[in-house]
Amino acid sequence: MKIATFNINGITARLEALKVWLEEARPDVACLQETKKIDADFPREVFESMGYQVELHGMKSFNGVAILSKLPLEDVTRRLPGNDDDEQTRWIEATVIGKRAVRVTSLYLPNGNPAPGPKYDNKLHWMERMRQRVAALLGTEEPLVFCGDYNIIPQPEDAANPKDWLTDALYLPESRAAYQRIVNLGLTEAFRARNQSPGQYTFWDFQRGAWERNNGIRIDHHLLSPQAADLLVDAGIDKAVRGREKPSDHVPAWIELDA
DNA sequence: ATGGTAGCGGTGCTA
Repeated sequence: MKIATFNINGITARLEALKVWLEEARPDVACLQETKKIDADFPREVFESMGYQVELHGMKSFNGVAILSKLPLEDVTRRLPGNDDDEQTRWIEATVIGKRAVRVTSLYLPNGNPAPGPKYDNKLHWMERMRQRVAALLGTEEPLVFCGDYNIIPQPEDAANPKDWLTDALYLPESRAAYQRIVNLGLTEAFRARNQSPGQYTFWDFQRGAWERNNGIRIDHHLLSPQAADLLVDAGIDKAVRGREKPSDHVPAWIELDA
């Protein structure tokens, strides 16, 4: 079971590039972020005609997450618990029925800039809500995959120029500590578990020629429960997607599970 | 020190 995560930065602007990548990468499950569409306006037929079941949690203009799956999806859950006033569409879970059943979450963690400030406070609060949701799901002892745009640079080796990020919400010590608290529940970060070399990124800013200068950061991750980590056979990043026509600022990251 | 780009939507916000 190949499970990819891809922040597409707008389904309308990325429709062609997304179709091309899906046809060549052929993930069984594609978790999308920043779809920027209400569910009624999402072009679900495009993906259904490619053999994908489409589950959505979107809103107008901002945020928006989705799970596309060639395998059956069951028990879809939208919204991250813990704050009924939070209207932002950043979390969707579904159980993928493969050789094994795998609970997959597509998540879009708040950016949090500028820090300090209310947006940063919201990021840290959201991360504590996520920690509690992950803890509850770990009680099921099922294979769990939490993938998406974490807006977290976990370590210095995950940025080309870590000094540029010292005061940024993606890299501040409080942000990385909150991320580590989630990992410390017993999760495995799939890409780093299988690939120790630095300099591998999933995001290059549209500004300042970041792509041309390879000034990237690695902020799109798959966190695996112990039962999912036992099934991990491979992980990778589709870097070449960033160099194509009308790219997103993120590229797909993927894992292969024996499931 | 500053401003640079992209998406959405039709202006300024978000990133």
